[in-house]
Amino acid sequence: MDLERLLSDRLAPAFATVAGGPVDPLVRRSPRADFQSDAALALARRLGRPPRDIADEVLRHAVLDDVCAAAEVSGPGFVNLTVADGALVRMVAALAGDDRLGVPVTGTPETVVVDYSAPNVAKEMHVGHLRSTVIGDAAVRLLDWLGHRVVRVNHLGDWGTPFGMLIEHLVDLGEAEAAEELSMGDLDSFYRAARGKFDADEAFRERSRRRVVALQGGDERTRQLWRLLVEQSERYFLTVYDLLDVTLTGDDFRGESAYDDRLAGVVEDLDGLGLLRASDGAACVFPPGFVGRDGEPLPLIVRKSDGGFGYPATDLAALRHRTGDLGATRLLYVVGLPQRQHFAMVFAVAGAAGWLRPPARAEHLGFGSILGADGRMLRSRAGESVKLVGLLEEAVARATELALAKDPGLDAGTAAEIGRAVGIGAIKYADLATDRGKDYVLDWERMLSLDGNTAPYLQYAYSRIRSVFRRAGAAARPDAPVVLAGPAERALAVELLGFAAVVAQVERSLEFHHLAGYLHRLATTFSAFYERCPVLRAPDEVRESRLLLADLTARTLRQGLHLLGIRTVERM
RNA sequence: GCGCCCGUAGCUCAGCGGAUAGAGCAGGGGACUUCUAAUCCCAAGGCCGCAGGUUCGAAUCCUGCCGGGCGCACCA
Repeated sequence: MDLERLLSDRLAPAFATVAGGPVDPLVRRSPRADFQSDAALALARRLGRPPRDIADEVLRHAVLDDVCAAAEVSGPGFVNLTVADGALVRMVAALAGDDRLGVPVTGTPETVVVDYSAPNVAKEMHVGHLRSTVIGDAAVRLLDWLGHRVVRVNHLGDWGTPFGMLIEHLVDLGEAEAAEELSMGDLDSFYRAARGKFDADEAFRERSRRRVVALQGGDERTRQLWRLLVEQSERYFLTVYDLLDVTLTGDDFRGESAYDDRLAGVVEDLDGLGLLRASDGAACVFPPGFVGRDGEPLPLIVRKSDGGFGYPATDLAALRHRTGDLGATRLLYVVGLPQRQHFAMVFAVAGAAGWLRPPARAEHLGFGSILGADGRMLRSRAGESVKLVGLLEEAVARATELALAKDPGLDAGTAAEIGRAVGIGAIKYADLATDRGKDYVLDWERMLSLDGNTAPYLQYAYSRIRSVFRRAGAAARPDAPVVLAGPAERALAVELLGFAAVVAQVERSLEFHHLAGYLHRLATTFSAFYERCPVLRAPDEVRESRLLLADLTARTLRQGLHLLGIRTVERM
């Protein structure tokens, strides 16, 4: 049911015969036919033959009669493939009966750990957490749907020196008062107040230092206060996740503190492996190939000169836990691009230590920044980072307003539901629809527009289809004969058959903009179909077929959006 | 200083060794007694930052330069 794959599988043996070894036929969509294969061009040099000859010979060997209406060599040596309508009909019929829309469950399931979101206790979530959370959650949804065992890890910032001052501030406020403030979600003012005292008050500073020691020493009372901070913060984060509609739960929190008792072991074992070197009093590993400002080898500092452990030690302990205890073979770190070098070093050290060895591998899914209209990092008027909930609430409010403007008769509940699906969807889609490595500009007008490559456009296409079915008063018959009466229907069929290939690609690359681009293409292809092919007014046979195509489109849009973490609505 | 990333239509972005570089938005022209026009159709829009090189073929690979961002030992 994966058209691209089918054609590729048919051409591959022919290429192998001609080339004398396995060759990827490089099948892709073509502006001149349905698909094209570019592999003959690349082979020309290796075989020392004109590419057109190679292509000709491949076509003589390839068995394509039952799937292609035309297969011809074109230009310097492209193979242009036009799929036979009969084949399209067969495949679409098969799709219609498949809950998974042609996407198979993976044949090679593995345990994948996705490390994402990672807010800091007693600190507000800001836009910087948005991308990690949205991208990570999309990865979780996709890999889970494909049948992998996915472990979400919310690597909470719940440990370290700031907790001295935070706990002391908590003590000053009184537990009840502090819990109240934190549960209101006013994390920033709590943090700022603590910070303010720390900066201004020597006595407070001293108390804070002692408190850090007590915390790390396991003092019972201090641990209790610390737990309170963590729990209140977690409770708040969960409300944000709920609004953002991500799948993270309370069970997924696994903060830095969880690795505290393994840090010494990490250092010991690195030492035992002979990887450790003392430098300026710190215990370091110098992975080859990393050079610092001064041109000297750059260390990964696993134990600071004061005896404390830094985050590299935590990251190594966590990695070890993931490959060792959890048995993960794919580790994903959804963390901003500035930390690229850090992760490269951690992975290098883990590899050298034998904690990360094939088939296990780690990937840093880095991402760029969210920019304001001025093209600079998004900041509030006061120059502070923008509070995430504020952004989300604004999105929902704007979307609700738009829904009501379009249909003033909407009841409040429906308007709220649409506003939420569309507003949150718009934010997530804007994030996932561009290459995650690049920065992007947050532009309300654009992302909430019903035109263009936006969530609302896709949601609208979906709701239009649902509207057709409401009027039809019946669901599509999945066994209805498929009739491709015109070019718009044919184009839609081809597009529908492309879902599996895109999903397979994104499984590897985790570049969700390819999935977003596919869904947008599907929606525009559907819109053209919708415009030209009346469904309900069509003669019975055509009507049944068109209902089936519409239903498949709706299911594909819904599933695709669901994988991106975006809801669909029945009407909007 | 070294390293990494980015410069593609007026704007936002795809494409990252193959045919005449694609979308969307905005701007121009058209289509509503509608299966939701929050839509669709048509036309227009480009020395792919600059200069060399490799190649039958470069937006794509290599080198240098220009412009922007980020990182480079005890904060995460």
